[in-house]
Amino acid sequence: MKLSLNDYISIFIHQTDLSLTSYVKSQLAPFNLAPEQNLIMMLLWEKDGRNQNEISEILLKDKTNIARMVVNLEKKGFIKRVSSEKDRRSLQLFLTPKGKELGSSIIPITNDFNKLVCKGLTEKELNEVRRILSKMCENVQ
Amino acid sequence: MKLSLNDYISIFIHQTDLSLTSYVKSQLAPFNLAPEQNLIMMLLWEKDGRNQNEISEILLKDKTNIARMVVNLEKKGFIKRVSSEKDRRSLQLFLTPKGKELGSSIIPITNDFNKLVCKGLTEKELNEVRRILSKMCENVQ
DNA sequence: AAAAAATAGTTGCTATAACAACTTTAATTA
DNA sequence: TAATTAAAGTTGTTATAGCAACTATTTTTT
Repeated sequence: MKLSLNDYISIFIHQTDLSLTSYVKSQLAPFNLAPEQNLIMMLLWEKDGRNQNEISEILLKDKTNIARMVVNLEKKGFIKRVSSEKDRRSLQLFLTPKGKELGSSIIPITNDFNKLVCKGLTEKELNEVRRILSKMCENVQ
Repeated sequence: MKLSLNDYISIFIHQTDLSLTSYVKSQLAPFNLAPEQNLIMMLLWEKDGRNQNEISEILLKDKTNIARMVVNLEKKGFIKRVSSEKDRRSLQLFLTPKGKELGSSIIPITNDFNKLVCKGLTEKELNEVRRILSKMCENVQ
């Protein structure tokens, strides 16, 4: 039996991800910040001085991507990369004043975004969707 | 109140998408076919002779992406692009013998993949997750 | 029929994502 | 201690994703 595209749950999830990402991208664009760059900034607003490797482990992303994203964040003037004294291989990431200031604008936006996404959904439904998506991830581990 | 990264449902959905896509990518790699290229092939296995614009409308993707993907599919020898006689602006996509043959290998793999993703989940849960994700998409329209 | 608007596709740009191969430095082992 | 192994980051390549601006056609207006 041949399935049509919409029968594939992974395609449905992918489309959902694209919709949500596209929206958050438009919200962040005025601040010259891309969605994944924002995730790195969020980790630094929480605690700065982390190195690239820590970032890549937390975000479950390849270190090459993180390296390129932090280069861009540095070009934009939001962070500075400083060679660690303890381990000369590693680069610590520090917020610039501009980067610190950005947080006060962005954090409310991301919170509002999350509220909007969850609008009309109950806690129970949100837990349910997390549980089911987790199960799907486990299935392909 | 500051949320931690995992509290953002969109980030959770994004990670799920990456996990699933990564798995299907590894399954398709031996056939020299990438996941999104496969979606185009699936549409052509269903009915070939479609033009690029039809593909981009069905897949809800930018026409530039489709153009580049079909160029790659043509380079790989799976399809041929033929200028339409009715409308000289448009390119119709036709399967090559190699492209037709590929379908018999790939379609079972994608069906198995969908079964694996859904393993241990009930019809009710799958409908529920689709309903909730649809609601989230609506929220950001 | 001529002018304007719409459509199909392309090129250039930026961003995300992961893999392989590489350099430099640190930690481990022999 | 010297040799090996591991770790942190970088560079190159391929694929996906969307925006702006462009060419070449076709359709619609005037």
